[in-house]
Amino acid sequence: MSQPANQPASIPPPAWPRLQRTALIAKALAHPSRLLMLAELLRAGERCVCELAALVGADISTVSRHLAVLRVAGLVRDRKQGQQVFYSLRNPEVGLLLGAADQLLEAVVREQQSTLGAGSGTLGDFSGGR
Amino acid sequence: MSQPANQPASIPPPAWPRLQRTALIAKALAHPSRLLMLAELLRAGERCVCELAALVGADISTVSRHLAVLRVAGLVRDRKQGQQVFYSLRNPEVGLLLGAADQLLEAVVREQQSTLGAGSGTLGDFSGGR
DNA sequence: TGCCTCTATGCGCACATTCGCATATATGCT
DNA sequence: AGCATATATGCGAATGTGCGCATAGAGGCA
Repeated sequence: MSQPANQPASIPPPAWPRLQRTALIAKALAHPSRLLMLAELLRAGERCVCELAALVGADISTVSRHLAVLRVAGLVRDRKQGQQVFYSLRNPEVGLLLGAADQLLEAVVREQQSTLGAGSGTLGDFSGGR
Repeated sequence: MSQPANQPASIPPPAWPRLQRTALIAKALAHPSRLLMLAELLRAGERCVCELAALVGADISTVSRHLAVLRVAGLVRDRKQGQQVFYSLRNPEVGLLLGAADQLLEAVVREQQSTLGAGSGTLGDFSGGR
């Protein structure tokens, strides 16, 4: 990553910054704990950091950082009240995206079951987690 | 990351493997080049590796790896014909997901403009890339 | 067979992410 | 003020990601 091809050297597509921005959102979603927290916020509307920490079972500092990632991506808002900070979804489209992802996951799993045996790369069953 | 809290030590949410799987999909989307390729596949239906490489302007080996990421996540399918390998979207839900992501991006940007000046963490303008 | 093209993979380097601990900062309570 | 609670941040270690070069393997063609 010395310098070239981060932004393609040739034929820069007109919408590169937009792609970067979308990738940032995707990155924010790219962690199980963050997905879980988003789902909880979608369900409950508002949660303080310590509640979310208990939910995902990680250290508070870790959860605080996860929330910062979501905030920078523009997915959540934070509201300070007393000593606590309450996080909530910044807008409803987050729910739509999560729904679409879930729908895709469903479709992928369905398709993988029907293509069983011919498997050549889409990963197998996913029972034993790391 | 010795062992704990990857899967939360306490209260493992019932759907942890599903969250991992969803995160895998999000990770696949979390790179501008991969998003660009997906958009192209959505538009064109099918592209060989060398065409996609030209599109994103990166080394073929890099693009090949990007495509492997998309394949493992279950987003694309590959079809070999002669020397070339043609990639295409694995199912239509991928298009829906991309649409939802775009919609969310739109909403986030809109909201950030309306909250301008009160800015305290959602990143500013986004002109200078990394 | 030999040569060329297309794609995938081994490798190493640079950089990013994630984690928990220790610590700073803010707020509340007495 | 002094102490407890709630979040955020500095730090270092372990791990993951992205990249291109070099190379391997598969297929077409003379």
